[in-house]
Amino acid sequence: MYLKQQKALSSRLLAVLSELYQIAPDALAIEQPPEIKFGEYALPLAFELARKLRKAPRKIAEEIVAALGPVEGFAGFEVAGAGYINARLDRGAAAKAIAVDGEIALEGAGLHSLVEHTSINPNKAAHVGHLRNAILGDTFVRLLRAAGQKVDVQNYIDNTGVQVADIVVGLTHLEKLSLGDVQALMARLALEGRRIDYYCWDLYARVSQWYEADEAEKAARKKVRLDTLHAIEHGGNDTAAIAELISTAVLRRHLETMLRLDMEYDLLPRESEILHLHFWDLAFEQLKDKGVLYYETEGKNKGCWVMQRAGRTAEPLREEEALESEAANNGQAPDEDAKVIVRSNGTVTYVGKDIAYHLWKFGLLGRDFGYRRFFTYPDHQCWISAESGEPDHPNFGGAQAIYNVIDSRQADPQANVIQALRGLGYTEQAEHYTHFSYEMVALTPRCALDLGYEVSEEDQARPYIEVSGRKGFGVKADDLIDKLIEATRAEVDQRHPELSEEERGVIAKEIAVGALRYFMLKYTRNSVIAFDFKDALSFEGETGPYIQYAVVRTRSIFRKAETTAESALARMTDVDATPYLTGEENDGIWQVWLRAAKTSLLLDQCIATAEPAYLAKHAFQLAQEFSNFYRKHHILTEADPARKQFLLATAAVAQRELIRSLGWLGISAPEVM
RNA sequence: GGGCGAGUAGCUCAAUCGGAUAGAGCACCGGCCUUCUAAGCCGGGGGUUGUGGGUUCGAUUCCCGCCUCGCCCA
Repeated sequence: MYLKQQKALSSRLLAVLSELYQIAPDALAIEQPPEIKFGEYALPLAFELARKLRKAPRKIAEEIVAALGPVEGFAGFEVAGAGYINARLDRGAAAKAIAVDGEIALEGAGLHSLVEHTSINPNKAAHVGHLRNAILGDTFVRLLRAAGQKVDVQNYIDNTGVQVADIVVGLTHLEKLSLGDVQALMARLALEGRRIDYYCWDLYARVSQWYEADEAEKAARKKVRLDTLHAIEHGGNDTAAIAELISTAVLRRHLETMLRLDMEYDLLPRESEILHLHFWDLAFEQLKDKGVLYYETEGKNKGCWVMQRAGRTAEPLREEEALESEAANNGQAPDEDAKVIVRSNGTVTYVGKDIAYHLWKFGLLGRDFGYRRFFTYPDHQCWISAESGEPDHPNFGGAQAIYNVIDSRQADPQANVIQALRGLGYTEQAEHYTHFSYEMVALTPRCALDLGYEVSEEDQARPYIEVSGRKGFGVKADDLIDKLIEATRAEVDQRHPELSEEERGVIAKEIAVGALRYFMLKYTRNSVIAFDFKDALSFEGETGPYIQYAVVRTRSIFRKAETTAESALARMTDVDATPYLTGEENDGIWQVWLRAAKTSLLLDQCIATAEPAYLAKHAFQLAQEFSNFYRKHHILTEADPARKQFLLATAAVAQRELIRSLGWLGISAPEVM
């Protein structure tokens, strides 16, 4: 409703501007007033026009208001302050519309997009940083789907990289295991109910130390690492077989961990196939043909295929810049800042392989993966890349828009890939390539000490300490989830001894997931999360459980009223809500309706800015306004039957929008809690 | 050395394209459970938005300098 009325207002205003001043701006700024007494929409446009028209803003605002006339759904317009135009909705009519209208209807419906998230190196357990990535990605997928887009969810697996090589070195050189021994080890771990990813967590930390431990052996050990990496990349040997075995087992564990938080994937593209299916060769041809890559014959990058770095535009430099640059470069000197794509020894860098992979994502490579079934969810299938796959598989790749959920440290390589696409002439694709960047999750020094890690004095003085898989320093995802469930379970046991063991377990899990997902979503993306158990295990205030609790309250009302939210909304057609919504004394109730009406607007904003935190905030604010309303207006004891109907509808609309918003955040609302 | 991000209440964070009295949560203090679930509600204190300039009707927001922290590249 809110978005629809905003558009109606906008188009009426454009007509008025054209009529009065013969101007046609591209877009009008429509704001939400800071206080309800200013109405529902605020228009600062008179300020902008003041200079152009050489008139006082207030005068312009008055002229516009006079020319507006009645607009359907609006109660009126007024000039406020130095020249704001405030628009007021007809509250009664709005409430009726909100009751029947779920809205949405956003641009971009039908678009085929691809979201890549999680992408954990399959060599150790997932930690809190990975959780932030996956929760952000999964939530964004839900948002895009809510807006009507067709979304493929991909989890890229670097199964032939240096991190997997490190684990293989650990198994073969520290543990001195053969391929057969590794198989036996995995069987034993499974039998003992131990998690392979946890085993690797410790082993990875040990290997990282082992490389550095002995100064005399350092070079030899680094060579072991490199040889192992090459053997894995090459494939067809025991080393590669061990890597395949262990990385696949760890990958399965990651999928299980993420499934605990209701996250599913459609496809797991792996680096091994990108290598073995020679994606790079095709990309290399395109890049050479279009002159994106050139062979450097001078300087430190001599013998490499390099690419001009993003930010260095091909546009001509301004004269003084050109002169300066020429002087500095002494005429013909090579671009030392260029990004190396193929090293002088012929190996391809990570960015090179990534360019090839992204050409595939947009359907521009001219080659496809094979696909095999890998992991079965209750209601759908997750596929994995393969050299030769099963004949019948869904189509992947060829997306119109892509989103890569990758932390902000990868901004530079991501920019290079976009630059390459642009250089190849794929401008449209480059425009629809979003590096969905986010900051890391770090631990507070307090948290690190609590976990028993040694923390230097220097680190203790910092606000946060970066998580490091290499040092085995961090909070494992499953440990955190276990801890959360334990805490919610204790609370549910105490509050609902009448429920069965199983019921209490389900509720505890729902609350734990709600707490964790909300915790990761309430921060905007470029804010570092300094993780602390105290905050993450909190169920009060701005948390998931607070919002879930508001829904539980509405459920309880409808149970006792022996009706449903749906029927309460359906009956709104017979209720004249105007008397219950008009006047300052009813602003609180109107706030609930108004906030509820904004869900689609928030969905739109979240997608446009790739920022799920706004929706998290919206759900919290709606829950707050409902809680306020709940305390103030006792529904079940309301004597006036018409007013009671209206109050029930208020609870119903709050419930509908809370459940919807929570659903997009990947959070369910229990029946009781 | 170059690039990116950040600096807002005691703490953790918001603040839409530059907009009306800079808002939440936590913590602290004081109230509210014989009425729909107190994982809640109400009230209170708490701010030179790192710093110095500039742009203008108006700056947490934009521009320039400086300081501090983090990350990336070399």
